[in-house]
Amino acid sequence: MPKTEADSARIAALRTRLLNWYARNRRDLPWRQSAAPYAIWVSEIMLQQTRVAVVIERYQAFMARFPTLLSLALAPEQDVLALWSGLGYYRRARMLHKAAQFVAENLGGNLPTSAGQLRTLPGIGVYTAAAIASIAHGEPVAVVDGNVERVLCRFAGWSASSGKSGGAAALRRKIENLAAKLLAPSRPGDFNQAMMELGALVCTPRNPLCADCPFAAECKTRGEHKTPRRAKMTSRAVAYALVVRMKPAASRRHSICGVRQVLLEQRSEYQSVMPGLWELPQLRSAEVPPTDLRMTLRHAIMQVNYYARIRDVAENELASLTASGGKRRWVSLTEASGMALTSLARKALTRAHLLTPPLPDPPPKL
DNA sequence: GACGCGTGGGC
DNA sequence: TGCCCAAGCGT
Repeated sequence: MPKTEADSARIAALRTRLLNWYARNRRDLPWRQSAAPYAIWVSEIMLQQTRVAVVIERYQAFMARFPTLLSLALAPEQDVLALWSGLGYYRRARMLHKAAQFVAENLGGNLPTSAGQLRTLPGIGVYTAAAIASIAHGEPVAVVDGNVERVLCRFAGWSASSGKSGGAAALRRKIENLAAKLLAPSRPGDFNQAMMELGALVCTPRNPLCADCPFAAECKTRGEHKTPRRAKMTSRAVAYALVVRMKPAASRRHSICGVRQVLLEQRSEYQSVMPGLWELPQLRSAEVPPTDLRMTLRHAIMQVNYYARIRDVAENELASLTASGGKRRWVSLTEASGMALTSLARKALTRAHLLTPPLPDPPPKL
């Protein structure tokens, strides 16, 4: 089918409608206030498989602590993980850190500008390379993330099982081709963000707001979209030791009581899940006598619901109740709150009133 | 190409 | 309240 002038005009109209919609509806997100490639990079890594609402607070804290690529490159990995604590997918933080060090040492501290070169850095895949290159440098390359995929599949009437010509890979190519065709070559960064914003705000997975969609008139499906079923959750019981002691004051003269400390254990650097993060020492048995049971809490990790029991343990019981485990440290509660804790550990310490929550509770809803 | 990797929020 | 995620990447 030859490309006609009518096609070109139709595409131009779609671009204009999308960009106008974006100008009116774009959210004022922290990373949209900076044009620095480093800032865009950090935001894109944090946003991988993570909700915007969660990222907002964490992004600002991270940028306050590591305002430049060099400051990130020079920081100890534990500091980077501490700022990532609670965000999940901790490999992202390690790869971001590694990439920053590589850029600082080998590229004079300058992040590559083209998508092709960005792609070679750890943690930067096809999507992230295109996002940074288009948003920070205006390279005319289209992004395809989950939002864009959903928007374009609905728009074109494609479903995962559609067409005899191939499976997921063929569909993926069709989506990439369509995204590239629609891309506004003069404003690739705005266009890409507009497509993703449309997916996030209007063309949502469930209950899309087609009445507000700039593409509605040309959309094949008006919101129809099938997604594959997820695997079922499984459950598992675990138990952890809450061991608290009073560290004697350094000088009796200056302090009557000492500092309260808690025992933490570091997960191995080689574990696949949450390597290098700190948690409460795990107990050999998930069974806890009621008298020692401090609390129970549920914590979902991937497809597993962990029913965790937190047991009050005295120092002299520790050896018999816990496996030898990894590196352990007594830390003050103040220090613990700033460490790379797993979310389960932070949740347990917070609920035991040993830590204060990172942010005050929001005001109650009316 | 399929799988492993986390989490808090929304419905 | 239990389920479903959300701006992917590396292996």
